[in-house]
Amino acid sequence: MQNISEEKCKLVEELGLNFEEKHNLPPLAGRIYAFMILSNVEGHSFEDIIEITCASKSSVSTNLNLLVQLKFIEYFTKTGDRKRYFRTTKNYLRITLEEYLESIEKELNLVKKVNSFNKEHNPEKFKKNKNLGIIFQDYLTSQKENLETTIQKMIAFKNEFDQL
Amino acid sequence: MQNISEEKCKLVEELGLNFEEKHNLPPLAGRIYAFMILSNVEGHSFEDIIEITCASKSSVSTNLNLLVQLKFIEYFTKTGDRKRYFRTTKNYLRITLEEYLESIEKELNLVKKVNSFNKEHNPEKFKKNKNLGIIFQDYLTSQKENLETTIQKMIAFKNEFDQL
DNA sequence: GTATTGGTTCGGAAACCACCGAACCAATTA
DNA sequence: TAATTGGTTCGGTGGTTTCCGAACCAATAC
Repeated sequence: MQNISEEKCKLVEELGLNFEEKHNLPPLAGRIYAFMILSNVEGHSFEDIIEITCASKSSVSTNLNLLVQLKFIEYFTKTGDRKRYFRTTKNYLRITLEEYLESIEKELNLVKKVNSFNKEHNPEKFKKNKNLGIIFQDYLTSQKENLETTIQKMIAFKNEFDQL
Repeated sequence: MQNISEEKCKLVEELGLNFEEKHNLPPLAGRIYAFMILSNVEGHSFEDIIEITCASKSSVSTNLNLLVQLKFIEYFTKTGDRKRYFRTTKNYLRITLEEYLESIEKELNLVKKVNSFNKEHNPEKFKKNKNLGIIFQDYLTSQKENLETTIQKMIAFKNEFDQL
């Protein structure tokens, strides 16, 4: 990563790692995305990204296409220029939240299943831990609601400024 | 998985997969843990688990020890019996929540870092997305608070019944 | 036509991981 | 003493992931 401040470089690594695990991305994809989040420029060319990440053409190609496919980034072109320019999609925060929502819903569902299974098959155990199970279920429900209202807020903000 | 109902078997797979990804456990560990969550019996022997999971001694050994080390499960012994008996720790739900809390705190920290980085280095971009950034930060803060109060509730419940 | 540019695709190398079986060890039983 | 039981450790194997370089392709430039 030449030509980038030490600080930015470090933050790219840290943030990249985070994307990697939260969204299940390959390391390089995480770093590319992190770099873009932290960048001012509106469009990064394929070459830019090769240089910045010190990765091979093929790897960059693969990972850029992956990020596009997952709608983390998008590309645009300039007339009279064959290059593609990449930028983060405007709604990446909402995508993140929607992913979280899906994950929470899945877990909530599973917890309900487990609770009802234990209620039926292991009644003693269920009674003993009933309150805990309910607390946990309430927790998930509350997280879910918070997510939903946040997503609504973001959509409202988008409608206001049409720039989400 | 002999001697186990179809229903339980399916739920073990599903729940095991969930533990696998949420807690970063090897598949076998996830399944062992899931099986214990869904079980009435107070202690499962090493042999039981081999039979139930259809895995090798060595794999079961490794994964049981892993689960013990991570405090998902614990073991006890019976006098005049060399075997070890395994059961879920009473506070597994709290452990789960505390893991989530740690993860949220890490992410919140990162988001703050990113926001302040962009505020300083990419002021235009920051202004444009300021509200979104704040909404997201608020969301994380709220999730964190919800987690904290839930953990408190669980601790209160534990104190009341001393069975967490 | 040929050369260059921008990017994709393919085959393989290196690293990692989960799991297994065999050998092993330590405690008990005979 | 030898045999059994309960469990651990080690070496290796199959499978997966990530990345690379080389070959390739399509569009433009000369």
